[in-house]
Amino acid sequence: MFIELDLQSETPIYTQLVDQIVEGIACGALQPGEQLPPIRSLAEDLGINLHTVNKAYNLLKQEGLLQVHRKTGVIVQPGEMPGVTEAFEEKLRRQLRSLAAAAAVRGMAEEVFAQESRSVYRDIITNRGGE
Amino acid sequence: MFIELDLQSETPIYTQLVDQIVEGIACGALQPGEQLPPIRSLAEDLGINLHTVNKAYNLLKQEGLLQVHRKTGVIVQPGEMPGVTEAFEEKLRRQLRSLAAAAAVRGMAEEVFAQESRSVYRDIITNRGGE
Amino acid sequence: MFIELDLQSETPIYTQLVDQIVEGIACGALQPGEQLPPIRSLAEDLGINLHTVNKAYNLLKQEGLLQVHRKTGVIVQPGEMPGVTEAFEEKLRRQLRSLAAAAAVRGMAEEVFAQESRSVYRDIITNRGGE
Amino acid sequence: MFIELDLQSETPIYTQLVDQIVEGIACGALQPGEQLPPIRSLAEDLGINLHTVNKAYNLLKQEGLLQVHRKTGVIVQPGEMPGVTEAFEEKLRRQLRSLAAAAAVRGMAEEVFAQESRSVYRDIITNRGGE
DNA sequence: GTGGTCTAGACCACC
DNA sequence: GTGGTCTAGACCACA
Repeated sequence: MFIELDLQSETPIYTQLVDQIVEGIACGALQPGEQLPPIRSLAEDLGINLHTVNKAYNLLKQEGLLQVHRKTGVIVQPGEMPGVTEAFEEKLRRQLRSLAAAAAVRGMAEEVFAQESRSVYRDIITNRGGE
Repeated sequence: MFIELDLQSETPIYTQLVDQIVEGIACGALQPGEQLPPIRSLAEDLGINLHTVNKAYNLLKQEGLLQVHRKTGVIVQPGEMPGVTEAFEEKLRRQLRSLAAAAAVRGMAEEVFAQESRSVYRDIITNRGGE
Repeated sequence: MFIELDLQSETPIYTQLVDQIVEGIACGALQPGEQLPPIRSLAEDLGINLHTVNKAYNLLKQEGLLQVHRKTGVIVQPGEMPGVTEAFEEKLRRQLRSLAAAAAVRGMAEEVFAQESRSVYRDIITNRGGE
Repeated sequence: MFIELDLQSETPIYTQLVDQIVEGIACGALQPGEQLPPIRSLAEDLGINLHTVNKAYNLLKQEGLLQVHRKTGVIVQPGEMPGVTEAFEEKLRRQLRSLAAAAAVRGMAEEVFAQESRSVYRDIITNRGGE
């Protein structure tokens, strides 16, 4: 598995898990329909609690990025991905707003901030063609 | 005061306070050297506890955005603002990364994401000239 | 626990706590990676409030001497310690200056003052080899 | 007057005043028996409250560094300076201890710390011969 | 069971 | 009147 956790970080482990799985899907490391490790084995691999993995999976299921079946296990949502809903846009903007304000206050120019955003996005996507 | 809190939100109150003050400074609603409301009166105005305001003020103080004086009260850092440190860039990128991944997964194109960032930044700055 | 507080002292309790923990780390009584008592139990042992301990722990965390985990509790920073930054040197010198002036005024010679400093430092370190 | 206050500093103003007067005596800028500015005029010069200056003067009087007369005003203790009492040594050591621990934890060597102390002391004294 | 957050209310140092 | 510190007690998120 490609997941790396920072147990020292102050961001909750389940959040880190969610982020990394989302990134995995975004960059194509996790294909639609692909199987994710069972909760128990992933928890064991990462040396974390079973509930933590479960929480992450459930959050992603609620967001429509994963499907959880009893028998089949957990797979990446095949076919139709959630898409950009209004709720998502609002949430995205609210968080960007906070980051932009912090950047602006420290004197980072609009162009630099936009460029930073673009380059971060590109970093994630860049490997997508490869799989 | 221009601050609006969502007491139901899962983001801590003091974090919301910090964000809004940073935005206030970024957009020029709060000028360098300008006085902020005393801890107690702001707490009362917002219907929250004095310690919550205190925590927010102190966080901003240790980020170099505010100065806290014993008798004088709290003012926006006059003169030299913190600037873009390496630590800040790293933190910014980490958070942008999470947002970019979520956006990419939902099919938001690179150009749209970058444009979104730029427009959010511009929204904040836009009133700055007016003070 | 090896901590002794003077509740009558004019130096804040949390400062005394910080100082004693730093000394504990310096002398090796607290090893890197070692666990510190949970906030609540230390507070109870010392007969002080939990928030006071919390404040001390958080100060040490933001100085990079402690790590605070949600479930695991608090540990001494394992591996790389902060190091002597310029900010630290400046702060050290400012405080030494005040002490040196007071000593000089009372006729304590330069050599005695330097020797005093050295011996205090040595007192702290002296047990370090023993762990 | 040679006194410079940092009103932004988190160390109380009266403490800064005390420190600077002590330094002034240590370096010889203030000679034994020399007259200090009257409370009111010093307060006005520095742009601070009258009580603040008063508090500083009284602390120094208690320590035996100043003499306060109603008519004559305030003068530097002529002749016999306090000397190194046991209480002073203890207080000095306690404060040095805190600094030494902080330095040791950050990897500053004993020799460096002692040298730092000596050089700070020398900085203060260095002008003494000159007056 | 751990730390994180919030509330309520008190006293003190500083100016 | 300002922020700083401390206490007491509560609920929640995390693991």
